[in-house]
Amino acid sequence: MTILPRSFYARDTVDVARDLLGKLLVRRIGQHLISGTIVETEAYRYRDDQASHSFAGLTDRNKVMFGQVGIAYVYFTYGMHYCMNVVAKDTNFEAGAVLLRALEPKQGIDFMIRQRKTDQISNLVNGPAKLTQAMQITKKQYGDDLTKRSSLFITEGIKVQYSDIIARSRIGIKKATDKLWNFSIKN
DNA sequence: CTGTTGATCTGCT
DNA sequence: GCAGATCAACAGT
Repeated sequence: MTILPRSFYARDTVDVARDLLGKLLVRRIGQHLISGTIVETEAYRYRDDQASHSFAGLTDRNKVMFGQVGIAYVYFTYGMHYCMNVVAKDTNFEAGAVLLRALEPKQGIDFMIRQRKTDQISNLVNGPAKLTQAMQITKKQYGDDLTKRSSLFITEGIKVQYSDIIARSRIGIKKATDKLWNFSIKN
């Protein structure tokens, strides 16, 4: 499977979020290969987006959002959860990232079950903190290059028709709820 | 330094 | 439907 090139992420954050649907998130841990199809994403931009971590400017936590595209931005929240983003923006923006919210399990399902301590497939990776737990993604993956075939990367996947994509308001935020930047694949 | 809030999930009611 | 887990950023003292 072909890895998505850097240029894929060097476009408008909102377009990248929509185009990531159907792509395959791949994690390699030793002998294990774990992967899942991306079925829900959210775009977080910059000064035009009050809900974005980068809205208030550069900090130690969000600094990779201001750097090279195609890089993993992992952050810790609510005292116990990690969430994973991919840095993506066009040249008009200094910062931006796409939050990976949900997958459809593909390979390494037994590994996910062990990580998540549940055997319900439907409950394995259907949330942003669930997929990081299932794939053992933590701050160690902060700054990882997703365009290299290493321990964490994203490849081509299935083709998704525009008519199968739903755009909603983003989940769990109180600001900028007018922006329909949550994207998911219709069932 | 202190208090509050948050791009969440789970388990209990 | 709600409490609890409990860290990082930020605003306020």
